[in-house]
Amino acid sequence: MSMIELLPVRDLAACCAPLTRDTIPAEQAADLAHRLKALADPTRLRLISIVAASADQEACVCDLTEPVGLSQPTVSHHLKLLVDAGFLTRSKRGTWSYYRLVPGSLDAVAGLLTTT
Amino acid sequence: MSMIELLPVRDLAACCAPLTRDTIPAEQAADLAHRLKALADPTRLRLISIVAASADQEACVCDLTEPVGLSQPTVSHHLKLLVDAGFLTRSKRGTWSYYRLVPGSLDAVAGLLTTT
DNA sequence: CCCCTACATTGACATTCTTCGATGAAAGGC
DNA sequence: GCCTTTCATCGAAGAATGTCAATGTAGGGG
Repeated sequence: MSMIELLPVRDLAACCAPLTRDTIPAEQAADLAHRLKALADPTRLRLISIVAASADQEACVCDLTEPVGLSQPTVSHHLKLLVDAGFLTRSKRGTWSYYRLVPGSLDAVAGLLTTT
Repeated sequence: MSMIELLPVRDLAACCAPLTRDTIPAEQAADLAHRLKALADPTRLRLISIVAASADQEACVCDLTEPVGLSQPTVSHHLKLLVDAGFLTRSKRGTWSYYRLVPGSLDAVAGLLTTT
């Protein structure tokens, strides 16, 4: 009976006040930290960047391994983390898996960090 | 001859194009990942939040240990990480160390993540 | 001069993360 | 039906991280 534990539904639009406006509750800090942790890796930042800058705004794994210079399992692992954190989506067509940036997902994080 | 290796001087105002505009260079990805890693912890997010929301925009270690519920060495450790990453400054007055948010440091990161 | 307070540093431990090779799974061509 | 391609998952090794107790340091107060 092992099922994936889904996170509670939350607003994509950053839900709350910016980090510096008021003391952030522990639960909200954990949620933001989880998303930031998914971004806090040079390889994953480059993967997001390559996917977003691709011609059709999407890329398959085979397009990504060579630019980042890592093995295919490692790239798949990073992509899974980004999907789980809500930054990428995966759509399988044939034998290929195409990854695409979730619109607004990065802006939601940015909005929480902005102080002005 | 052990000196602290300073990072090369860079614009506080986020230096470059947003992450999704063009493929980010490896070196820039490493730099952004380093700053994001400093933020990607619930305790450190709360420390920043508490410091920024404090009356005088500053707080000493003794003000911070109780709210986050961790030991004093652990809090000092997190604060050091945030100072090294450029998000906080430390100023010692008497026996107290006062931490203060670096203006614009969070916005610089937010600017790199914003897609619009 | 001694002690207390506030904080940093050290050393240690458990946990998590990054990476790879090896293997499994699914789709398509022969 | 078999083989190839594409990708995900597994298992393991090494590095990095978060945490604390213990110790070091520096500034005041008696």
